[in-house]
Amino acid sequence: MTAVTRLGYVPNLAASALASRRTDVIGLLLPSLSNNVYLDVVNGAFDRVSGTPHTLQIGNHRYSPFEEEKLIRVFLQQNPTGLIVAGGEQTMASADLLREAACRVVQIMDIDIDVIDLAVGLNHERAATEAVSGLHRQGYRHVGFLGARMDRRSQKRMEGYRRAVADVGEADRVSTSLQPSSARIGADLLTDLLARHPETDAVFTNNDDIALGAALECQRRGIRVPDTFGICGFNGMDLLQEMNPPISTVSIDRYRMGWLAVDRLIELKDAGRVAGGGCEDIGFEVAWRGTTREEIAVKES
Amino acid sequence: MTAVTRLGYVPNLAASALASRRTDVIGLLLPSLSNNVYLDVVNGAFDRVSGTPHTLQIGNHRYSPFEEEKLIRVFLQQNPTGLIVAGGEQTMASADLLREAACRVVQIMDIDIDVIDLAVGLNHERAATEAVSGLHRQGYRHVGFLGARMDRRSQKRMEGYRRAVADVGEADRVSTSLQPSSARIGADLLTDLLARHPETDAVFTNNDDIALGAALECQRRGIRVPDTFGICGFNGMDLLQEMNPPISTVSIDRYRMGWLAVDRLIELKDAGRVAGGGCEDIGFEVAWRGTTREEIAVKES
DNA sequence: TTGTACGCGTTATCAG
DNA sequence: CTGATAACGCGTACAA
Repeated sequence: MTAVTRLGYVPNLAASALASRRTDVIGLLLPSLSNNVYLDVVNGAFDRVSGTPHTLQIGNHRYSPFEEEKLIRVFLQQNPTGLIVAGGEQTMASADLLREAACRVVQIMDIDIDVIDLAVGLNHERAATEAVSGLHRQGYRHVGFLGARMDRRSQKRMEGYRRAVADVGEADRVSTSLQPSSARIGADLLTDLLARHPETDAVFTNNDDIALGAALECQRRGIRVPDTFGICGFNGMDLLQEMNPPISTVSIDRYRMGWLAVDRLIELKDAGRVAGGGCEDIGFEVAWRGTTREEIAVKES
Repeated sequence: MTAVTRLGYVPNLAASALASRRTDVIGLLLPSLSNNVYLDVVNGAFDRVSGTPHTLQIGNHRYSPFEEEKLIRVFLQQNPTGLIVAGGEQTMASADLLREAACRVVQIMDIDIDVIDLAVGLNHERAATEAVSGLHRQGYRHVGFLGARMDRRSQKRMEGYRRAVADVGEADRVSTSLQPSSARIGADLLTDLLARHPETDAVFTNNDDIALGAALECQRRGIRVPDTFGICGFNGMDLLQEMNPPISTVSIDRYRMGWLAVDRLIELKDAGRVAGGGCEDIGFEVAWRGTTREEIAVKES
């Protein structure tokens, strides 16, 4: 060891990988990098990995199941220590690949899925139901849903919304778009919803960008928030707290999710899989703020 | 080749790396991942890399020169195809390492630096001067500067601001913080500046988050923007366009910067270095919007 | 416990 | 230009 430090010896990772047939790479496959939602996950993952011998390798499949499958193949070829993927797999082939994989697999974001090995996330449908029920309790009668992109998890949030409005015997009022979410789209969706359902007195959105856009549109139209109209977003972006008024949202600890995903992987890398081995619920917190009537925090995990 | 496809042969990267003493890895060393500024760079880089045999490996040194140097060492050990680093190197050792490196090196963000090999970015000082001069032309007399984090490039923007106010014989009014930038800090900085310099009638900020926070603080204080107070940010975050009113900013094509950095690397990977070989100026565009008096776009590249 | 030799799957070199 | 063969640097199994 003294010689090691004296000569400045550093092991050759390639040789090590060749001989041992494994690498210290941890793959992190994400549907998007434009979205700051995944940015927090990446940050948590990076922070957990730093100081360990492991390396994080990021893949971006842009919400394409086909691209995702291709990336899984590429990553698996490297014999990584583990793979972190977002949610329930889109193609059968992807699921098969991950099931047969020689490494640990962590599914993040969603836990209401077929867990392949490990999972870290939350139940999106329940979170949505909880938020919408909160709006009802605050006296909003005709709650609508605004959603962009409408990927799998967004659809679950919509289901949660649907269940909540059905519970109080209300009809659902929905405006969605397949475009990527943005404040601009949020404003457009609100405009569309109000045109079709003028009686709407609150919206739950699948996403904070959309909520932000809706709040700004209300500002332009002179709609009084929260008195005559309520808004609740989803994700807990920091910025929402700074707006006038601060925007209510379902807050998710995505940094911790990324951190935990890597942590589980490293801790259990040699442990061997067990069916339904680990499914970590990171929970959520509905942060009632200025765009809704009450300010009672509802915590659940 | 028919056999390759028939048997599903895939080359072993580790063996290839061991024998050839090189890898297809491109390292991307960034000061931060929390900041959406670098997210756009990452996106551009990923998009350029996808479809090539190359792999992107991200490093995050959190604005720490020491961490950066350590990361450069780690990345260089892998014999990467190239390294992309943000700006002028902080430590002498980092600069030496990169100068002696066996691979191509691209410095991004800033071009007003000692270029080691290749550079893709813009002149931050000039961009700031341009923006502040614009505020003067629009009739604002006492322009202040708001800045958070105050890393090297932020300081250059402040220099650009200082030069512009000096040009019109004005005193500089500055409020800065070393904390990471956020809308919250932006509001605090504006509060501080107005307390010390109540005559201030416009601000240029080192960052869009800060501009956003300043605009929201003006909203809360009932300060009339843009009539009695002007605001111009820096970076060109999409969100700024959606605010009421839309916030003026210096728009930077960071996606293209990331894309180009990887592109230069791939195109020139076998070309051998030439002194001052390539320095690509991606320019900037001052987007005058609703928080300033005129709406004349000033383009420069 | 310590030491040694072989194998990992390529690349690169050198005869032919 | 083709074809054989020696590195490449580390794991690992086996012998001492």
